[in-house]
Amino acid sequence: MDKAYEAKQHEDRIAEKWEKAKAFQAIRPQDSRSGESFVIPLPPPNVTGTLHLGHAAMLVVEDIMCRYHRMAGDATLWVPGTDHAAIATETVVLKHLGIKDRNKETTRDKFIGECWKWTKKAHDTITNQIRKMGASIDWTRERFTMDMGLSGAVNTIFHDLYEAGLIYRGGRMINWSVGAQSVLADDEVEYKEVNGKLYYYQYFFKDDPKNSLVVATTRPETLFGDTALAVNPKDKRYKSAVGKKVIIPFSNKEIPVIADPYVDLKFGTGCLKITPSHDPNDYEIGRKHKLEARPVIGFDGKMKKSPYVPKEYEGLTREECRKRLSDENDAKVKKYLLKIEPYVHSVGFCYRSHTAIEPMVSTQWFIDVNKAFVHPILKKKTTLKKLTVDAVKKGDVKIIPGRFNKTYFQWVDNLRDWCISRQIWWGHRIPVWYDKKENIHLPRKQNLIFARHGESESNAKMVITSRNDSPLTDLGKSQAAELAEKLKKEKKVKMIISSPLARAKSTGEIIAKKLGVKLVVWDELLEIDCGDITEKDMIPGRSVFERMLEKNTGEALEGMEKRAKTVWEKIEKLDPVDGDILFIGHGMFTSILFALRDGVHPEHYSSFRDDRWRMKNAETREMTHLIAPKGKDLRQDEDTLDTWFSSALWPFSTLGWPDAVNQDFRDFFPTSILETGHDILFFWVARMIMFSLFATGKSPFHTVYLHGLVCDEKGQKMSKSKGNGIDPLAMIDKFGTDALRMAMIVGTTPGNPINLGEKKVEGYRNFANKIWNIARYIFSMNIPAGAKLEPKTHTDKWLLSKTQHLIRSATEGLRKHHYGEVGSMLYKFAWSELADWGIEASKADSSENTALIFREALKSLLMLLHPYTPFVTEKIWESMGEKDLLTLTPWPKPDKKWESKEAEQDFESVKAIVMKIRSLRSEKKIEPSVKIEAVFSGKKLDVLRENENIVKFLASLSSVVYGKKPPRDGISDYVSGTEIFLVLEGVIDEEAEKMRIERELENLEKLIRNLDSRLSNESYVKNAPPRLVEETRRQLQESSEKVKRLKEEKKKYA
RNA sequence: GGACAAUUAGCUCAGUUGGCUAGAGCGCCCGCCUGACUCGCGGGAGGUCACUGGUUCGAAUCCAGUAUUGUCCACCA
Repeated sequence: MDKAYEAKQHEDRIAEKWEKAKAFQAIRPQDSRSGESFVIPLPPPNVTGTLHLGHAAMLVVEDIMCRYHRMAGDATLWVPGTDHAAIATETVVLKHLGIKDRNKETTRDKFIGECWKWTKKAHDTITNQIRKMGASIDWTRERFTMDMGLSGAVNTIFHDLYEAGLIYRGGRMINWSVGAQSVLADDEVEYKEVNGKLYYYQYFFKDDPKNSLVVATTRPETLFGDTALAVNPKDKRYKSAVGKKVIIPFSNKEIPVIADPYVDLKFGTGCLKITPSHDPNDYEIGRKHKLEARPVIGFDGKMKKSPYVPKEYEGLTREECRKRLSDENDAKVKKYLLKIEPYVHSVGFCYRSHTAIEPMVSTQWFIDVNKAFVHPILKKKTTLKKLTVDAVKKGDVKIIPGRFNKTYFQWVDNLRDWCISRQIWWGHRIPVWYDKKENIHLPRKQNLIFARHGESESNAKMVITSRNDSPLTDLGKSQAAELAEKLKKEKKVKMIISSPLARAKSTGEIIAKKLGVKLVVWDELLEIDCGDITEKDMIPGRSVFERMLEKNTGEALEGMEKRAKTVWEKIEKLDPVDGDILFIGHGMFTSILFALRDGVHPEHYSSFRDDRWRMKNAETREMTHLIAPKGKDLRQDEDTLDTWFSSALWPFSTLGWPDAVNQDFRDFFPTSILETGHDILFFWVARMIMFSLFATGKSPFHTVYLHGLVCDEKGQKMSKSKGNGIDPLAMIDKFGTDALRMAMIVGTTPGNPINLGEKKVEGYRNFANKIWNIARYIFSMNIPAGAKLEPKTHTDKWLLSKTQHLIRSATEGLRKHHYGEVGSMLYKFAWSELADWGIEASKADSSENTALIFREALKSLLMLLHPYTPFVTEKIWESMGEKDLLTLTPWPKPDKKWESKEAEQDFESVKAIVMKIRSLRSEKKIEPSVKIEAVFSGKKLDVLRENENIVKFLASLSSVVYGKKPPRDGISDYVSGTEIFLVLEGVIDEEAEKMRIERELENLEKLIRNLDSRLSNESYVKNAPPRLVEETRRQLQESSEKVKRLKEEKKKYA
């Protein structure tokens, strides 16, 4: 082992070792030691992003959770994936392509193609960076929000919500982002304080052109869209004006003056202009008074061509128009504009494009959160809002830290209908079609039954011959007949589609005949051409599939994927059938069809083949599939869905929903913990809870753990766009992943900001090195043959006992999610206890078992520390000669047998004495190399002295030798009931000594006063825990003793 | 305007249901190559736990209020 631990030399190799061992591939709960599952859905990073500290914080906490649970014996699954990040990606790709106006410069299909290209490239960057963090993720289950399975899930829940009457299309006031060219949800609008102006305009009366009403506005450009002026009905100033007509400045259109209690008498002039088309509040007032909405600003942010906008302003941007209408050199302006005041107000901005939001009236799709419906699974009347609130209220979902409950409730209570349509191209296109009369057509749910052919001759021989066709055996034929019988009874098969190969086709024919249904052959359904494989070709530990791929001389993986896609596309185009469609195919290729639908990346097909999708001869599996409506004049809605719509399905869509027979969904849903930053509690967490309860009737997870935001040195949110972040990869490069991980978790508490400086990371790099050197030293200790795990010396006993305590409290801490605390507990144990005292003591105080005991302590430490610093611990474990991976080693359990309070106290006493001597030596400036004589007396020490080792240990650590004769000259002190006398002939500075004693006395007297007042208080003695009172008495006695002796000592120098 | 947090050593922060003389890391001072570790070892200095009241035998911790900082939500032209 090298002298120093160099993270870079080991991390990649260790990661590879884990991957090769499939260490993080989830096992089934029934195969786990605890029988329980532990599941975390990874909050999917945006595909186009790169790793920042926010990701790092998330990955560290989640990895600690997962590694702990995996070692504790739970079937642990960490489901990874990425998010298509609709607006963000579209913006980036448009910029990359240099496109200003996508409608003119490209086509939808072409652009989406570019997005896919970009996405695929960016995907590798972010996922590799996640790997760098040491995240123990099950990559075989990786998903993407736009993959086939998740897109299917999106369409399904849209369909179901629509059927339940919870999705509607309607014209409403929405937030329009001119920059992103799309509508935004309320949450996607960020409000910022802006130094604006308040403009005062005169609206002259139609019948009394000399008089006017004065209105204050921040947005003069909207005045063309005014359809009324409003005053408060209680406002005496304007009583006579109500009902009269006024003229809009610049446009000469007349509008009425109305009265509405919404108007604030005290603000501005007390007179408000109403623009229902461009202000949410005005929109509401407009609806109330049945006022017309006159849009005057277009989706491009420019003044519209409209009968209400005078020609000279048409085509100006909002800002230009405002300038023109307030240009005080303009004669026209002078007529209307009275004054301009500076005014600070908040303006909504797009959270992606950072342009000012334009409120607009537009037709969009919404989710109705308040509408009562009968829940199809829960069979009770409820609303989406109620479901979302109750999950937390009833405790089905626990939020950590708890204070976020309040925030959550407040948000849900104020929740308005969620606008889910977006006018961008990259995303899930709204699964709705319109005919010429604007009637809405939804996809229909088609039940598909997939069956594998009956037993073939090659099946019977246990060989795989995909090249040569192999007919059905007699058994195969009867299997087919049986299946036909079963289908006739239970299903309504109206169409059979079969592979062209004989074994499948014959199976299909038998069934078709029985059911009297037409049989269609699809060439694409044939089996993989992989040559011939017999048992001889098999390699232990490899699945048939893997072996096939290795031996394969025919169709490549990509080919299979492409063919499977074609099959699904063909299914999409099937004409409506009033019943079920039966597919007869082959074991291998059918699983690929399923895998593709489940969104599994082809390279991982083999990992699942034997487990998740395997089919026996004549076995069937059903699923419903959404098929787009057919018709010449049908056209699909142009809009796409809000990114958060698909994110809201994440915990269950990634596990196979809506396919309820999916093994992963059955084994791993609901998930356990959702860990994320508290900034997306609303965006994401609440919506997941809402959708999960709607779709599955269950909460998606039982615990929400919110980490704090990672902030920069100014306390500002770190973000890519601000470019103010520390690059986690640079930290990893410099100090190692383990160091970064420790730095991001120790000293943090959930929900509170995580501050990170380079110095902190460096500190934990040093820690990794310390662990390394502790191991190096312990490895160098000789374990004699016949050594037993039986503590003999004080140090043996102390260490073994301490270790049990550590195991106990670390485990408890992890169970309570006290990750930061456990981290520092382990740090302190390793450095301050094991290294500084344990190892040092062992150098003098050892038995034939000491080395073994230290090795055991190290092992426990490595196990406990592994979730925090996986790399260095795994590396040391390996160097220790352990065969199994540390990451798969069972979590340690404390053994009561080794716990000894006495041993710990004895050791602590010696520690105190040693520290006192060191302190005295340092004060007296005695060179560390000089051994001085020390004389000890006291009860405690007499006990310890019975063991000769302890004497050696004490002497060694404080660098003294035992003096036996009464000393002539020296200093003395008292600690742990022991008098220490250091022989210092000829070097005593009496004055200094006197001062030292006086200082000591002062401290002691302060303490005694404190203790005394406590004990003389009757209620303290009565109310405080007895243990505490006893301890106080003991301390008081000891301190008084000390004082007595120090006073005597002082007399010497008086 | 409302909600939530934070305020502890020069800096960055811990401190679990109130209970030993309030802790850590970094920095600072003094001294050391003591059988693994200078990414190290030993010894120190440094704090009226933001402020004001209250509850309690006892408060950094609980309650009320004040101040400063930060975050979120709502938003009046």
